[in-house]
Amino acid sequence: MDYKKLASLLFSHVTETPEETEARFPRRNLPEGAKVTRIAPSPTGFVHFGNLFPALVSERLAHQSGGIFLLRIEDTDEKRKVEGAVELILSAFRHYELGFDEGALANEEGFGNYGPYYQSLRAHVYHVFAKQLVEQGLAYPCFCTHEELEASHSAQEAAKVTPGYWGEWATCRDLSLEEIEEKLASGMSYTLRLKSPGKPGGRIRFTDTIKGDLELDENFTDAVLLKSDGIPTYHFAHAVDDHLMRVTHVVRGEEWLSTLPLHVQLFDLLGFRRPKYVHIAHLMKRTEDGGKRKLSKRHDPEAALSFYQESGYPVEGVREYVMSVLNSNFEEWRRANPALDMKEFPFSIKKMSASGALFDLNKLDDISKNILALRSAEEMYNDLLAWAKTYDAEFASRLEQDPAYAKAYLGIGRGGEKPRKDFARLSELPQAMAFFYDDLYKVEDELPENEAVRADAREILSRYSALYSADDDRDTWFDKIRTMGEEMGYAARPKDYKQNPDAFRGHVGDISAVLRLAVTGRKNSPDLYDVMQVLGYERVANRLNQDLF
RNA sequence: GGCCCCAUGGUCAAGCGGUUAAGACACCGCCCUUUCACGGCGGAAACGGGAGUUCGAUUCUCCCUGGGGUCACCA
Repeated sequence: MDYKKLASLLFSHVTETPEETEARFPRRNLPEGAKVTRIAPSPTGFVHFGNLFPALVSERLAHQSGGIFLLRIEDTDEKRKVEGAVELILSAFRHYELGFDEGALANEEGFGNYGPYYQSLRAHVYHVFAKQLVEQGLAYPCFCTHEELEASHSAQEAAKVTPGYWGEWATCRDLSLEEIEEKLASGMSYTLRLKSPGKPGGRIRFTDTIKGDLELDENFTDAVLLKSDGIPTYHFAHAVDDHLMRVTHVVRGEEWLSTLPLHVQLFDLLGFRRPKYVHIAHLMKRTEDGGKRKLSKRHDPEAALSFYQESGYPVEGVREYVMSVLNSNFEEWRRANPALDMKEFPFSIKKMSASGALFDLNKLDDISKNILALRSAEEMYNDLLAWAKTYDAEFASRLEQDPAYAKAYLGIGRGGEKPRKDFARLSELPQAMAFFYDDLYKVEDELPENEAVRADAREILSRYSALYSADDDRDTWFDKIRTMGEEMGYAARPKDYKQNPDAFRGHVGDISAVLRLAVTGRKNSPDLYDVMQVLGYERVANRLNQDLF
């Protein structure tokens, strides 16, 4: 077989040599030890929460070492392409502060010297190397139809042999040049397959950065390199792109472990130096029956990255949660360095777990609560407003209508040694703060169980409303409540009541409970004095004077 | 099913041949407290099973079991 002739037959349009192509993607001039990483999503219109893991690992690895973090769009599958998907990807990564040094932009080839960063725009590059493989007798056209492939696949299953295009099943492998010319002339479409030098039973050794030493079956199937439309499969594109873009560390999910033998083989056959692989374990989700599975786009709302933005989880909360799963010593570091930027944390591949973690919403909530608790009222207002503008326009307009008022109630319990930690996500705020607005205020809880208190509720309100004054400081404010309670037969201290319940109708806490219910409509609230201060005299007086109980 | 990965409390996990087997989240109790939240103290809770190596295995090896992944002209 004259491979040269076959190659020029198949790739007459390719004028560049591999050497020339290599020259267009020169070795990067980076400091010693600098890592080049990439994140390579498919524009499917859905950004998975799990994408954050390899992304954060890649970003940290690159930027911690003075290297390059790039974005490449793997849009080689026409069927899965979705309009606007790249914008979605871009905005998601921007939101989570994963800044790219080069890569794709929406509707553009991208920025940087190793583009284009859309695989669909790189066909000519892949063809250079495809042609080279054909010339070397390492790739050949395959004219098999889907039906034929399916048939041989089921035959293989019936015969219990490894499925795939290999051995006697690789019917196009040894086509003569004449046969190929004939088929081409008749207009048959074809894929370009690798002529794998691997043998069944062969083994390869490999070291993964996380998993360690692996011994895997050698690839011996003739995988498709170029689809019939001339666009490469993931495998071929991965080898060519990651080599040409001079990527040093390929960070991806462990589902790629099974195709690693093919990838390694491609790098070797193409004469490329193998990158380091970092296969990270999947984030799992507990199932109803107690098992585990991958977080699923179909079944789990939290699988979508957009879920966290909609919920109003703080960006740092999500980032820190992901980091704490990635490097378990992160939490310890964070406690020791509460004020440092997360980027100061010495992230380490070695600390990454080889096993898949179960998604833990509790943990995320805890981390988020701690972060939101440290926000100032001003910061909280800004965050909340930004969130509400896209997810709760009604609330946003309330915030904008009276920013000072909003900041006042957002400031309750903030600052100081023990800030309140009651919110994990911003989406909890509109509901929690509703009672600060008269039109949203309503009594939604019940009076205390205590019969005497229920009977006295009306009187408590009317007596207190006569005593209430705008300029009471915290102590006089509470003195009034306590004294009033005592006059009505309520213990000044809950302890006194507990020790001798028969001597009192209730205790000062019960008085507060009634007032709290009238003022906030709820049985639980932040500090009542603070709340009343923020609400202001008029609102409070109105609520106290309602005909409530 | 073949191949591969994984395996310490409910969850995330320290540990890397000898430990009373850390810590965090969640849970429970007590304290603080006019409610809630916070905070403090305490509690329950783990090395999947079996061989082997060794004076000694959570730690090393093998087998089993269990969980997960993958077997496309999808990535």
